[in-house]
Amino acid sequence: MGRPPRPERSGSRTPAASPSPTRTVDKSRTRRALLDGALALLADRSIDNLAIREVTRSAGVAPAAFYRHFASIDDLGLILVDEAMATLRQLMRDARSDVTAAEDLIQRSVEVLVDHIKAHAGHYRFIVREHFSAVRSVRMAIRQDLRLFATELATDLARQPAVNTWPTADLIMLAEMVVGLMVDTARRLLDVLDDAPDREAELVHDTERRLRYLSQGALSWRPRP
Amino acid sequence: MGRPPRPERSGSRTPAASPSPTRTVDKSRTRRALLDGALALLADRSIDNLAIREVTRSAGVAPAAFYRHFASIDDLGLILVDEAMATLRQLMRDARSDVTAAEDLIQRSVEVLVDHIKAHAGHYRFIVREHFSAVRSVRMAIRQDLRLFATELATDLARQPAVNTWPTADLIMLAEMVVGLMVDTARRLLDVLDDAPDREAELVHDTERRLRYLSQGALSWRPRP
DNA sequence: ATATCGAGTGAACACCTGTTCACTACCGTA
DNA sequence: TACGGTAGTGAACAGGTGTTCACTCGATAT
Repeated sequence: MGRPPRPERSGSRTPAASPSPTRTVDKSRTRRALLDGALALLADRSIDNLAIREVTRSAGVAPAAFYRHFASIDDLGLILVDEAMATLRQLMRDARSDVTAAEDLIQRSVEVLVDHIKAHAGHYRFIVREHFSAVRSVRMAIRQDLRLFATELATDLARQPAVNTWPTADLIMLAEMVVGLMVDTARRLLDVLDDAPDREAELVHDTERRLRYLSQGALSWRPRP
Repeated sequence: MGRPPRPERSGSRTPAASPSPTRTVDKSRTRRALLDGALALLADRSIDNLAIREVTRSAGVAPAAFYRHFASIDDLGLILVDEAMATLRQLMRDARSDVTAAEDLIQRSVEVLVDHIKAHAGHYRFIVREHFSAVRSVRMAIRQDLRLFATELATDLARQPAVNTWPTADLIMLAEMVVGLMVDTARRLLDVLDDAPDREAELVHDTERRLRYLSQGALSWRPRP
């Protein structure tokens, strides 16, 4: 998604290239403040209504400073997509080491997902809302990354005995339906959280049932129709 | 959803109540222009970035005229939700009389859905995008109406032999998953239409397969877990 | 010690916004 | 034919917006 080639701490080499270590640290500090401020504002605003001045105000810098870091709001949005997607991949890494050992695989999966959504509500809210964004570039980026995410999930699914003989296309279809369920769960959970928190358990239960339905559906599915 | 009690042509009675027939016709004409203009603008804007002045400009009236018809953009948005949902229910009426007679029920269902989305792209785009709207009242209205729609669909599903012994909760779960598939299909189709029209057939095929998966999943699902 | 670089500043620009106000002009009624 | 109600007007208000500009001023490199 065109993430810039993070300078960071690139060893003691490159003497003439990067300006200096502490200088770039300072720079990345306001950059971070801008990104965090933007994400905070996006909790109840959509990105095509996010004003540059709001973001700089929320980060405590002058409006013009924005342009030292991003070319436009869309540009900043693409970075947020990258970061939110990194969070999603983090979820899958957590799940891999955790879920396979669990007794009830589905129940544990949903539990991990719900905990992750709660712990990174900002990122999930952003993905869920801008999934249908009016800002084309952001919408496209999220869609592409979610597709990629689904193919990664497909390779994980392939380890399950019920489906390990399926052709790739069928695996991906199932994985995409599972990703759709994840996104839908995030959407519903985020609404329940700040609206009717007592319904959380109900939502968790329903999500488990849906995931079970998708999972057991594999038993009566004959690939390659 | 609190639709106002349309005066329209209420017969020759109510002499002192409504102002007059042609007067209200004129009024509803600009009202319609405002709604249509708003919907057109919402093709590439989200509703929390829709300006009253844009709407009135697009409808060819002065800004202040807006307030003769709506209290706010949110208010107008709720009317649009009602109208878009009426379109969705129209889809289901079309499908009922058409699909049951078809040879391949699933293929025909998807065909009807796709045709309907194409014919009412504005409404579907609106529902799909504002489904996750940053405008709370609109988001809630769409969600509630979609839930209602799913329960209606559930009563239709109940006629299918594979599921007609299921408890209501299971039927509703399946119906909600089908509605989710419909919304997702609308989202993907609308993007494909103005982005890579040659991929439409591929999308249709994939949607059919997903619907088949959900449908055949019923065979290995044991209700009341 | 001095020169250079660049992140951040604050003012200024022209523009767009929501909302209010007194007003006009017309239609239906009496 | 005169009257009352009201949809639509256009101007005005106080804001908020994106973007550019010359500038500061501290840290880095020589």
